[in-house]
Amino acid sequence: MVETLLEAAAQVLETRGLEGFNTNAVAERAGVSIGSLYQYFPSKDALTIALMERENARFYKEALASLDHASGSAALDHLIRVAVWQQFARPTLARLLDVEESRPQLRAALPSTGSMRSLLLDILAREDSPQQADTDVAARDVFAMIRGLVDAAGERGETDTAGLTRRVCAAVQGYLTMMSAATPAEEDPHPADKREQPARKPAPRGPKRP
Amino acid sequence: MVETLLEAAAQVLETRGLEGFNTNAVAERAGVSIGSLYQYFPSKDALTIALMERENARFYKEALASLDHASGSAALDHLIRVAVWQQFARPTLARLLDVEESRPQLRAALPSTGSMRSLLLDILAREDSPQQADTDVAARDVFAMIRGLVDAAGERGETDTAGLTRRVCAAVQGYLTMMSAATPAEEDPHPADKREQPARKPAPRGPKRP
Amino acid sequence: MVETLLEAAAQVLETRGLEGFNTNAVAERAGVSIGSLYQYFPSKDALTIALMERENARFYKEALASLDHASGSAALDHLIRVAVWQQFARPTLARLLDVEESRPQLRAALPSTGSMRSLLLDILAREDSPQQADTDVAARDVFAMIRGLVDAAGERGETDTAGLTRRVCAAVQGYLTMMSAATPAEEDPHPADKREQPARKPAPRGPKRP
Amino acid sequence: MVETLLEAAAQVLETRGLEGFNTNAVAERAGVSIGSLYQYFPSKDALTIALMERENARFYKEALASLDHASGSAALDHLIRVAVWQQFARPTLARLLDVEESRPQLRAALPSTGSMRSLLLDILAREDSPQQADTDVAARDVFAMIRGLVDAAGERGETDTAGLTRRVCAAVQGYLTMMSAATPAEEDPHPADKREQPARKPAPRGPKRP
DNA sequence: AATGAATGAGCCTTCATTCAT
DNA sequence: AATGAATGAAGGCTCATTCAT
Repeated sequence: MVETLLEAAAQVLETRGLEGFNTNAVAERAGVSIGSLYQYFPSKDALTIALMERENARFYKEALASLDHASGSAALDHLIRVAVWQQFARPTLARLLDVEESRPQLRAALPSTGSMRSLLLDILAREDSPQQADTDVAARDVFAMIRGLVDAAGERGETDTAGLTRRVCAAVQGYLTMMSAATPAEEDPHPADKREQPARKPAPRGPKRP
Repeated sequence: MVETLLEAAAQVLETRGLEGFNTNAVAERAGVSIGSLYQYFPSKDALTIALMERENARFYKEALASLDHASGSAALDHLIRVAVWQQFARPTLARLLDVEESRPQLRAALPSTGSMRSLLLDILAREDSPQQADTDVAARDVFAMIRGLVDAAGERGETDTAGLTRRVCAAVQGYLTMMSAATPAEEDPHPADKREQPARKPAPRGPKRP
Repeated sequence: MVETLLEAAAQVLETRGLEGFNTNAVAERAGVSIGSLYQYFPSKDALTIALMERENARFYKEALASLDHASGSAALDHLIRVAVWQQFARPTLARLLDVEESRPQLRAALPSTGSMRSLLLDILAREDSPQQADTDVAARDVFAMIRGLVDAAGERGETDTAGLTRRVCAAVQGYLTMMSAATPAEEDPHPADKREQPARKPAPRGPKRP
Repeated sequence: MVETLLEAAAQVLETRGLEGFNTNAVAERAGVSIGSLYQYFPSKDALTIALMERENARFYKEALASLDHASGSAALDHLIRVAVWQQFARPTLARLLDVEESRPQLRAALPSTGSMRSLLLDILAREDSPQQADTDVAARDVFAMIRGLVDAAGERGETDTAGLTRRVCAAVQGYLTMMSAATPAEEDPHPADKREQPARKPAPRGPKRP
């Protein structure tokens, strides 16, 4: 029943959007009474949160496997592929849940563990990944980029998963490379020159450390 | 009065979020009656759209100057700086307007010209920018990345504008470089070996160290 | 100015109906400010009443001439012709004003003199008209019939004035004849037989007194 | 509940008139919440239409029996009696519904079948009814006369049903007779001289005494 | 457990009327 | 006198939530 309701909620969100997402519609779509819905979820927010968790778990399960890769880049690659795939499986749903997720009330109730970011942190911390000055920030940024790119793609109805995956990989690796190149000099007393370069001539060679 | 109402709308959006954004609240915050609001905006949507246009115009005015730069990278740099600055001026507002913008009804009424994307297209088409296979897609992607990164930063209350600007630049340039390298290298004097792979087969090697 | 406003009110009523009949629309149509409207009419009702009086006066002026006819039937004929003509000049307006007229607040403020009914009373009281048991009731009934017939015609967009006039005359004369035939026997102890006739065979001969 | 709401709507219409007829008032009068009203009627118009249909059905049920009469005049008599009785049962309600019925939006949603006019058409088409040149027009006219007479009676608070019925019968029969006489007398054994005139030149002579 | 009728706060919008300029 | 911006009561309608059955 819980599953029925969650799937109904997902479908309502997909077909009627945020505006049409109300408990009556969900119950109707699920083919149960509104009373039953409230027997399983104490409030609309609880339902929304449960849906987010379901989608997140679905993703996390696949994404966990990325840790099995030996190399950091392969792991990252895997993670991106899963993220894109997941967002593409139900693009509208993913995007709308992202929007809902920004509501303070929901954020508060949402577990911050088991998320993509924790995996990212793990991968970025590996020795063979482009070293970042602040892994935490990098993880957040990478996550934000992926989400931004894939949501935008979903929003305009893109269907070429392979192409999108390639672009997202490019973005992530580009970012990590550039940041890696820029940051070794954290305590560098003359950051001026280093900072400029990437901007002027987008450092095709940066990624590697000599 | 129009300005008063728009500012009130902005503040309501910032302080009460999308849920608390209703015409009564806006009128109250503006210190005018609800009737007055409707004398200047025929509907709530019209008010929202006007607010979007105001924010966009504010940004566009600054962003236009980016075209004055001789080099593509400097122009891009400028554009990013403006985008970050704009989103940082009122992070919550910018983010919530982005969300609203995805509502079909609003999109339809929104002018597609004068947007950041048109500027991006212009800049990316320059000879000295990393050549892209599909400038249109690149413009969209860059836009999506910037939005994703800056919204996320705003969402978690980041305040270090300089740092964020640096990271966004890194992401954008990284993306463009990677994508440029991936296409049958048009002007790159050193298309090298490694640049090719990441594109076709998302970079198992790129970021790694030898 | 008063005239301008009244005509504007009439036109708004005609083009937008009862629902679209509001003071702002009237002022706009008149090309004056809403403030000016309220300088000449203390309230919307006052405006409506003034419009009714204008339309009624317009009609009454023409209808008065009917009293000049020597014979009652000619007078009645004239009156009907004027009534039909008047209602046909602006069918929608006439009908909507009739509707408004039924509002108690308006009725109270409306002068009952100078109306069609007073003329009717006058005519029906003549010796050569079919004698009615209760002239007052007859006048009301005739008025009600005319209004009912002409409003219905106006409502469905009839344009054949001549035909309608003929039918209204038939109705009025038929009614008066029948009532006249039925009523001489007001104190008749056996009204049974008399009452039946008209019903069974609509008394073509009743009208006249032998 | 539907019945409760319809009755409440009827009472609000009767006691507060068209102006006071709003959904909140209806719900309050029915002793239910506004939400309940909207659970049974999707809109105010739907409620109004349902009320019209209820009143019409109430009338139609009784009126149908008029077709059982052998003679056309008896049938017509019956129909008129029912119409008068119905309008008298709730004069204000009947009149206000008539007014509402003229709103295009309601007309469109109202079934045109099962109405008084269809019965009238049936009766007027009978052989023993006064033959009409255009039965359709006659039916409309008769309907309009009845409505006009009875509404006016209701409006001024008349209570003498019997008297009103008699007068309405007189009007209808008078009309039909006159109109029948006016057309190239189809079956009238005594088309006579006088019958012709009234139609062509509205009856200067008919009602008069020699 | 399931149902779904009932609730009512709250939202968007209209429009008659006022009043400072 | 004329203007029209400002007012705010009121109306139609939605939807999260409750509760008796």
